[in-house]
Amino acid sequence: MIDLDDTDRAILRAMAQDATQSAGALGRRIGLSQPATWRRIKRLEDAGVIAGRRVVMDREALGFGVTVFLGIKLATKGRVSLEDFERAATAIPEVQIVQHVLGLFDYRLRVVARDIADFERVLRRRIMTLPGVGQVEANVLLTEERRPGPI
Amino acid sequence: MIDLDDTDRAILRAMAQDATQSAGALGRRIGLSQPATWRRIKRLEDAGVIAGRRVVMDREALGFGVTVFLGIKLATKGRVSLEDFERAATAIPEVQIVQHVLGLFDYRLRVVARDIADFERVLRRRIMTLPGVGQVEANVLLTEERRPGPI
DNA sequence: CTTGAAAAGAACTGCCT
DNA sequence: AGGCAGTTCTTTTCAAG
Repeated sequence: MIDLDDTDRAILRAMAQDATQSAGALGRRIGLSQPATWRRIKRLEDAGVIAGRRVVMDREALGFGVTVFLGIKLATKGRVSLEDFERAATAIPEVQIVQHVLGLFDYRLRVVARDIADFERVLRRRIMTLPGVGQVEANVLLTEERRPGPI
Repeated sequence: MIDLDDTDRAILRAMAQDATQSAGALGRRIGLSQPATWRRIKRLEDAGVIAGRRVVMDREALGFGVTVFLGIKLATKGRVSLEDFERAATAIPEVQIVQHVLGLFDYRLRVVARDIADFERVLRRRIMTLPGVGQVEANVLLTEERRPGPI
């Protein structure tokens, strides 16, 4: 774990809004020169604080209008069945995120589909046939708001 | 909605893995020249398929080792209370994502905290005092795997 | 679509305060 | 730590096949 000063935090906050910005543009916003800003970004990357950059794709524009969150409780859970379940779940193309969690459920999946009919197909053919699935609970996404979070 | 050919899909898949790659590098991977690749990326951006680029921050490296998903059922839900809830929830620094969903719960929140003690503070002081909260269910994140999803 | 090239900008380096 | 100046590389745009 690295310790950051306020300047590092300002850089991270600015990057959280738009990761397209150049070191020079970021520096101008926080009152720092281009090389100084660049060196700080590099340091944050080397320290692993900045783990990478990801494209944000609009699933609606791609024709996937339905996003569903599934809470899954396994019927059988040894070490092997957890690995089997994860391997099978990550192999489903419609599954975007597989989260191993502690609580009422064992796994949480983020699933996208073209429409509700398409989702039902995925649910019946792909999800319900996963190794070890027990109880399944679903929540359909209406709107989503992302925030930078604490830095 | 735009229709994509296999080349567009190949570009999106490559970018989903690593958004740092230049148009030239992407082109080499899929057998296309730098200008041709660049034009396609530009087209995908203009069409809104590529909605932006986001930095991936390692919350562990930042000292936030605990991520919890909360399912929240509202006690009172008129149009006003939904807006009140959303406004208040997005104002909490520890809340990364606010999802309005349909199903057993009304909202799902992704919350990060330094440790379990810190999470309890957020839960008691911030979450339980949100306007209209009824039932709250929690799942602690153990591991998370992201996949490109269908393109 | 391609190749080639030019102009602009961003990334990176070394040196100095 | 920060700034300045310079070099190198990539991006971006163009022309021509």
